[in-house]
Amino acid sequence: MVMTASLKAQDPIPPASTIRMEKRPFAPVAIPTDLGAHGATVNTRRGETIALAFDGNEAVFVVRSGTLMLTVTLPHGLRQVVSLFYPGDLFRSAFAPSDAGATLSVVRPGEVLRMRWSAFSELASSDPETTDYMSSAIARQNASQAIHMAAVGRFDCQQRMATLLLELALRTGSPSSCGGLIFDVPLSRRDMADYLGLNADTLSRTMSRLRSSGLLSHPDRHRALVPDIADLAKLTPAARSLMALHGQSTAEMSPFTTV
Amino acid sequence: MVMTASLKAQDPIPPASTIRMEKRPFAPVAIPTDLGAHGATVNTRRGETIALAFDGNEAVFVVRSGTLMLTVTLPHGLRQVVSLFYPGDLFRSAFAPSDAGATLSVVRPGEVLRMRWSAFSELASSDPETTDYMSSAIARQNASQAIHMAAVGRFDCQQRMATLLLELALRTGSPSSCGGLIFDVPLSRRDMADYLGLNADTLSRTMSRLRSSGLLSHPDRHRALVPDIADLAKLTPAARSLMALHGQSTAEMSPFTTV
DNA sequence: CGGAGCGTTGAACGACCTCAAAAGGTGTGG
DNA sequence: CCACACCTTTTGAGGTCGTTCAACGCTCCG
Repeated sequence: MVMTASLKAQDPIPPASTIRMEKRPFAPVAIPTDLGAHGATVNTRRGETIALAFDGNEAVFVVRSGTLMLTVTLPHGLRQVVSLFYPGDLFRSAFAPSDAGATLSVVRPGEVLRMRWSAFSELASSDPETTDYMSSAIARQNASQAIHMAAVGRFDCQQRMATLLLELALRTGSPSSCGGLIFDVPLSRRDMADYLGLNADTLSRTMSRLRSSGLLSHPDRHRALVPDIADLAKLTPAARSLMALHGQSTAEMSPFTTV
Repeated sequence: MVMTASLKAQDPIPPASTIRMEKRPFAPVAIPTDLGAHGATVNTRRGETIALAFDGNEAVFVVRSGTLMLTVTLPHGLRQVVSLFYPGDLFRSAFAPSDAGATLSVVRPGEVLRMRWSAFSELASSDPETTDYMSSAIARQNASQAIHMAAVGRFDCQQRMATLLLELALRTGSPSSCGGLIFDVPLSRRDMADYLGLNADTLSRTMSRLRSSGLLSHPDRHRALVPDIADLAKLTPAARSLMALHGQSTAEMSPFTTV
């Protein structure tokens, strides 16, 4: 069966309605309860590196709480933080390129579920809930990665910074008592810079500028307070996309919570 | 069951042996033959835009031959080519972020298999071959994306250019009669620039420099000849990783070929 | 012929990087 | 509790690489 017709989409930027289908594609699917029984729960500590292999086997990691970071280090000391994994995210060790100095490490402590890929894929083939969870987690993460790609490839320093802050705020932020959103900034300047493809010095300067313009303040190290999230959103062209992706989820995702 | 111990990996850059497991993680899995019966084969034409939705439903695309391109366009005309899809690659419309002006378009004509996501996922749940194919394709593509991320985030202009050329050479190149590798360069300068997070002018200049240094020549528009691929590889820090990822596959992947 | 689109090239500018120095934080041992 | 070493962060001054803008050539097509 070969069909060439009716394939074209004239609109270079399809309206949102074309993309949103029966179900909202990015509606989070809860981590299946069963998964806990098949994998080991690991308490992660800040800064810790998590081995990608598990007894020499490929592994799967499901973030229950906290945040992980995938880093790649290429020759000449070129380091790139490829992606961040938040609660509900799934990572398979084969997602990391070999021969590229890939490391998975903890930026925010929490609980991670770990199991062999073989065990996970077997479970997925028998349990539709797990299959659904996996598909939707991977889809959401890929979409998120696309935005990140655009930010690193096309945004200027301030836009990238704003994008990261908005991402953190949307994912891990909670309303503060004095209005605004408060959230952890668990990454060091260097990690943030490597995530955004920037120099750490430049990033620090940009951060200072944001702080002095009142968009942001630091109640303490590793935390940030954004008085008005809308002001921050104005600074990044990716605001709408980020909201669409993870606007709704504010709470940590536990295996027993259906969001 | 909670275990905190034996989780750390001391080595920031784990040796290749840690990553390569029972099976080579990136060994290509052939496109299942069954897939052809469940989806429509679409002949794609250069420049054509492929609708992400299929009768209002989410869709899956499997590249049999040719090359596709996923582009994101954010406000202010910021355009980023997020990834390229080569034969054997799989794309699901939910991988594209909504509200981000995502388009899937054809850069190299060929055959694409298209079906509803619902149909595909149903097939995957009953046919292990399809499940395996999907998992491995997604893993390979994620790994590839990680390299791309590092290139855009950290490489200078020449390194990015060399990375793209090497990627194209490894994926679609064939030995030329006069020695060296010959391959299609189906992307326009602007598309290449948007893929690499560069300005088209800058890219053109860099290309000219590579050409005048004899690393590369253009037998005709949209084709490139690299006399010595090793020389090109020396220019990019991602050479080893790219080789590891898709060093072996030179031929187009057909649904009837087991590579 | 005229126009649109793509690719190339040059000159000038500016955003980000590099390098260096100082300030601030954290952890350890006395 | 302090002293010390060590690391991260900040900030400045200067340099660089990529961008911007504009002009020109080429090809395709009406």
